[in-house]
Amino acid sequence: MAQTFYITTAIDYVNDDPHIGHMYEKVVADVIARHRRRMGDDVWFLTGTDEHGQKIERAAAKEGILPIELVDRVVANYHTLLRKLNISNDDFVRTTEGRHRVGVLELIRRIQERIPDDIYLGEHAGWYCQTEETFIPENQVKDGRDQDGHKVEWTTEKNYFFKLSRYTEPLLEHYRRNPDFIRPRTRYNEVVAFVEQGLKDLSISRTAVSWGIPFPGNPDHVIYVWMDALTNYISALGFGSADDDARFRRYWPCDIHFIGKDIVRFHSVYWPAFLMSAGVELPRGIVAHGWWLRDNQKISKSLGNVVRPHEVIDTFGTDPFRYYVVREMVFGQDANYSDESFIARYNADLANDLGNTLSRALKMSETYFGGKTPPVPCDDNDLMRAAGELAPEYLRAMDELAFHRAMEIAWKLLVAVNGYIVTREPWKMFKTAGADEALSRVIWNTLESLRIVWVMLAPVMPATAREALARLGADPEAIGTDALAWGKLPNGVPVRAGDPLFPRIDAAAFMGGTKTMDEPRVETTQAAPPDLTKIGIEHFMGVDLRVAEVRAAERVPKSKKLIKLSVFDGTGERTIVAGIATKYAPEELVGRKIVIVANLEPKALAGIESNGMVLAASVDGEPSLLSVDPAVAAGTKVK
RNA sequence: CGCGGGGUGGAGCAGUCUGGUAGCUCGUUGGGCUCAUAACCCAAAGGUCGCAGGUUCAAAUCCUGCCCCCGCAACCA
Repeated sequence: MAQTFYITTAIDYVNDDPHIGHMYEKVVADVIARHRRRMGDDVWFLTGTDEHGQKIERAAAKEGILPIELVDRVVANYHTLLRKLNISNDDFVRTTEGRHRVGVLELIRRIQERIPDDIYLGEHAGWYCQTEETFIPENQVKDGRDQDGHKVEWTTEKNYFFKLSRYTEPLLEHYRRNPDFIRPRTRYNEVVAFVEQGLKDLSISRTAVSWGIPFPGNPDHVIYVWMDALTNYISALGFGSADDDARFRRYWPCDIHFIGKDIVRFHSVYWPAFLMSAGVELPRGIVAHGWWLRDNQKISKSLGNVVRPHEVIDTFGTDPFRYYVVREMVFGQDANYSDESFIARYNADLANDLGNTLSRALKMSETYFGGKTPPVPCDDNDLMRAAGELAPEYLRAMDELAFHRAMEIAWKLLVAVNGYIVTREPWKMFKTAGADEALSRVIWNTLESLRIVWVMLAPVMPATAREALARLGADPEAIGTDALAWGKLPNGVPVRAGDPLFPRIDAAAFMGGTKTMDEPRVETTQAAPPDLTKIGIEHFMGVDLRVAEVRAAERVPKSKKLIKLSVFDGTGERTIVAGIATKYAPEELVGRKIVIVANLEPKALAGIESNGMVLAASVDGEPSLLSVDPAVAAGTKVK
């Protein structure tokens, strides 16, 4: 019986449309799934969406629609994306589905049954914001207000807790016994270090949220996000279902939870602890990938550098995109996306090497052998030896999830083919001796090597691989690992040159044409929004602007941007903390006359009370202090 | 001592776990070829592998210390 292989992606939170990071995760999981399938495994590939929680509840309220209406809409985008990327998932789970609810409740029931005090009602204390209806993390609260200036109150709330503290040792023991439980190694080390500090119990319910699964036996509570979301991996298999949990029994434990490096902790600490408590087997492995960056910056909405490669996919196709992300990102590390690097890869790897080599080989078959594969095969040549050496290397790389290396290996064979063609000069052979047996061997070797290259690429570029194999006269379905063996290409069957698989991209034209979509990263320079509400002069007069002289300045330790200033405002010295360290050194500030807002509420910054603020222009995010004629006395009013 | 990632020919990156002639792509220079998508092939130039110690017969790789860059966190009143 076939070995089972269960792989999951993280489920995406549906408060926003997918970006390149989401796409990457799906593509790589898909590559793994397709590869395992062709190795003969009984694969189950799950992805899905996380749809509960306050953010969605609020976003829906804002639009005046029900939460479920909102998530239905965004989920539709995810389905479109999966189709567009040619993802071969076997199932798609939504946390709003009945089967998921059943699974979550069953997990809690088993915990309560096995170890009753693992879940207990306790008190959660923290800063609560009435306006936002949520607890605000300690570090976001300053002077009784949150970051948006809303009042917060120290509140205690009854919450259900999970006795995570009890699992510190069992988890460490599990990590020690299974060094491959978390990959890559750096993530493993990180988790172990975290757990070694000791674990605190985990709050697993909320009363302020209603969009979620009601806590069993206490409908005032809703099950908190992570306990809800993580359970998707088993609920989707029918865990807890009275009539059908066959799939759970067949595929669990999971072989790979494929996730981003930012949620490693939840998957490698909380999730296994829940399962231990419930007496469910632990997943076999957690694999964390890196992030896609844009020009070395994290992709974020506020930076305006979100890469949504729909344009790229629509213009150049799904498979080139899949190849790009798989080839460009060293597995586990962060990688940079740019249109330039996409085009460079596309032209160099896909157009020049992969596509062009296929074209030249097929064209020669057409011309020399009447559009058919040559009549005579060959089982003793350099290409055969190269393929024989590279195939096991390729499989090892795939097995180690080193996809960039697997692609490199496929390209080695491709480069060997190009070299082989030039060395043999089949066009000369044809001129001097015609389509004889020697020429037949040369062309057949060429085609056969390309067939093997395409078998290697099949998990990454499934659609194009089918096409290429068909053109070569090979069986498009024969992409199993046995198809990596030499000698499978039949003789005398039709080939088809066709149009180029990957037409070259005119980089200059493309970049020129898309310049605008590449631009909007400059928004750190704030031109005043034109529709800013006009204010009366009395509002402005309420601001006490004064000239002040800097008497002392020093950097605030541990901060990147803060400088602590002691300024003389005409009547006395006051402390102002200003975020100008990226541009100014403390020494150059002393003695300088600046403009300050003198009647601002005090505010603690990095633990130092700041009384007022300094005025500066913001140029590309860098401050530029307002200068004042040195002759003007400190304390002079500015208006 | 908050957490983490990185510093390898002009550019972008592998290689570091499991020490043993430093590799790939792009670019540059010279040559070849004309089957092919102005693609392909060969050759050359170009590297103190951040710095300093240490271990070793041998260090990009292991150990110690330091410098610099980038994320996160904190933070721009």
